[in-house]
Amino acid sequence: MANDPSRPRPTMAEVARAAKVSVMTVSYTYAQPDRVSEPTRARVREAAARLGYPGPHPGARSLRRGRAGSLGVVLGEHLTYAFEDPQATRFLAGVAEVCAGHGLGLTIVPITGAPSDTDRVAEAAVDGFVVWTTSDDDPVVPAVAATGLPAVVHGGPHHRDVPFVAIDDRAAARAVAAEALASARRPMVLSFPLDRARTSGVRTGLDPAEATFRVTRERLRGVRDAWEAAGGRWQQVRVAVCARNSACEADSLATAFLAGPDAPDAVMAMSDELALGLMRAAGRAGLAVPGDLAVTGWDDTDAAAAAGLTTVAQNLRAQGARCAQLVLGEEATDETDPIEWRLVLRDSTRR
Amino acid sequence: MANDPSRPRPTMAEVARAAKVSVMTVSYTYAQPDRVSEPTRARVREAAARLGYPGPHPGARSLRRGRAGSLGVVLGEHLTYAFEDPQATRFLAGVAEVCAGHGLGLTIVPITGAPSDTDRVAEAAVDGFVVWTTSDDDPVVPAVAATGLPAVVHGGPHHRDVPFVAIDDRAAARAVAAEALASARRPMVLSFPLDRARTSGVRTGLDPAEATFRVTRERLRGVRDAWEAAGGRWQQVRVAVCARNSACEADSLATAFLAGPDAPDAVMAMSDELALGLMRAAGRAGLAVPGDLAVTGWDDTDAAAAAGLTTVAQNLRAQGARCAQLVLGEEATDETDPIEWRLVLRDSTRR
DNA sequence: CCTACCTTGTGTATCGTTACACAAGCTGTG
DNA sequence: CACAGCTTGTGTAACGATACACAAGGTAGG
Repeated sequence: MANDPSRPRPTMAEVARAAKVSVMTVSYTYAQPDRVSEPTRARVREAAARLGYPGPHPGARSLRRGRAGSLGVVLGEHLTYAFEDPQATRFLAGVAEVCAGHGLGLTIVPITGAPSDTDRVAEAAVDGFVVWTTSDDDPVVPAVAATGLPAVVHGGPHHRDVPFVAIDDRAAARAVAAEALASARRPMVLSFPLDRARTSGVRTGLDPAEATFRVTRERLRGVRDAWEAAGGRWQQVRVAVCARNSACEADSLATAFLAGPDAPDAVMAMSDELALGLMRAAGRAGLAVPGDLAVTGWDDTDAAAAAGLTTVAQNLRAQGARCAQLVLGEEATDETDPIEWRLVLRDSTRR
Repeated sequence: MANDPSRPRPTMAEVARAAKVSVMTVSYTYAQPDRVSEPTRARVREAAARLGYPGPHPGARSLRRGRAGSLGVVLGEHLTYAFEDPQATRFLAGVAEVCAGHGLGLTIVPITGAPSDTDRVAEAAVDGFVVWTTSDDDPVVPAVAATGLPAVVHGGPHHRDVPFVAIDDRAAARAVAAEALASARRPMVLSFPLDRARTSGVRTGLDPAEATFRVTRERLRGVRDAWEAAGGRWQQVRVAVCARNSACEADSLATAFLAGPDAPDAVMAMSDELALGLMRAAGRAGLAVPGDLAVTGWDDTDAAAAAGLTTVAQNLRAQGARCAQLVLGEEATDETDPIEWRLVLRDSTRR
């Protein structure tokens, strides 16, 4: 496509022959230029240019050297959604930053939900893995562990052989829920999916333990803690589950339950995106926030700040960077701890 | 980290010895299981499990097979920003979709702006490249062409050896600018950066040819076409250049020029993100849209629809998919042409 | 003038796999 | 029963590069 496809890629041996030097001299010209005298180096470069030699074959080099030159990122989601979830992209930006610092590429391992996903993990030419939040029963986590390469899981699940990075979601949920539910009588949670099936809908009396996504589970537990501490019964808390982390989906789900006879007066959303979708629906339904409806989000995005949303601040980008550093065996350089969180009080809730 | 790091990765030969079969039998067990009888296959799998053999070494396999198993994406930006630019992520989602369909990984080539970036391209273990919009003088494009691998450039620049995918930005800009500028007296463009230096600021009498980003250049030309067709002089059109495609930056830049003595009464923004940032600033300044200020965007995102923004609709995701298909030599499967565009009229402009 | 040392170029073995050709055993058929 | 044809297992030779050890020549110091 780019060049004449009929002519195969030249090899180092051909360049060596053309430059009348040994193969090793060509190799050194690329890998350790100082090892080669100026005139010889020039002759090699000239021959390489003449033959259209693009430099050492990356596959051969990495086989011989024993390093792949890339960090693998496994997204527990279909590849496509990874780039559409704003939380995932913030996290990836952090991973990317560290990779760039090491001159490494970033290989996104394509996950489709098919059984062959575990093969993809085994086949990935990488030096280590970062796993983005997935469900406890996702087979890619054992597959990652089985490669024997350094790995880190972010968000969940725990695996005995793989280090883990996440904030204390339960404690944070408890704190933010206390704000949302302060004077609530009809509380509700706007939740991430419970499991990989990603069934959406409104549930009552849901046992948090049902959720196989650790993040979802812990946050539900945190809400339960807060509600029960305020003297409520968990049975009273409805959980509206979104299949995806998108404002759009929260909007349509909320449009339905806000119109119902038993509309909530407080909603704790698991992300700012979901919260903002809900607020859009509330606006259309003529409900005032926080007057008719207290709302909280999660992540403290720019949009949340603009909308005056009470939320949990966490730095996903720093968490991504930390994961990559752990995989690469690099010392942490941040002054702030990436797994800290902080409650941000704004106008969408009010005591 | 994941396993005992002291014990090196077992090889196929060791598994073969343990299972008392030849190396080839082990290889076939993984690559073509049907080629091996059931009992033998079981013996091999058992030996592999016992030794902790994670399957064929990806590097060795790809060297031998001549395929890397991954598609390279080159982002003309520092890696970190790629995931923060909503346009880039939409595009990437399209590329990712096609990769997943082929069982390929997606390798993001880290670009930092340093001269060594071209080495990264040469060293990437990939089967082809997709280049996301960059400037005409970016050395990564020649570097990609030099690899001899199939490649496609999206958005710009043109390179003689590399196929090119983009919409007719000039024509689209002409169309949308005609709406924005219909009854304008103090027109303005809210622009992407002109070149890789990404200098921000307000310019007058800017020659579009100065812009080395093709997308920026063509859209400026389209605006000039429209304004001159309406009898104006290009000198009258101010160009506010943002360093990044973010609402936040548009907001702060707009806050300054909307407060000036010569505030614009029509602004054509090069993305919905920029337009929405501007509208936020306009709202704070007490300006009515379109009463005091006509605004147009670009891309037709959900947020633009929600905000009633006149915009140019294009499908970046489909364009990403098409790029990947071209690189992989796959026939296009979409019924709609990914490089079509459409003017979407909403309330932010009015004749 | 001889030895030690640095610079620079050269073979050879090897990284871990798979393509290919071949051989042995078994089945079925005319 | 001979022979074709399928199944299943086995060696050998690459794929394209680099680590390592070594050799030849130059130079500097005693």
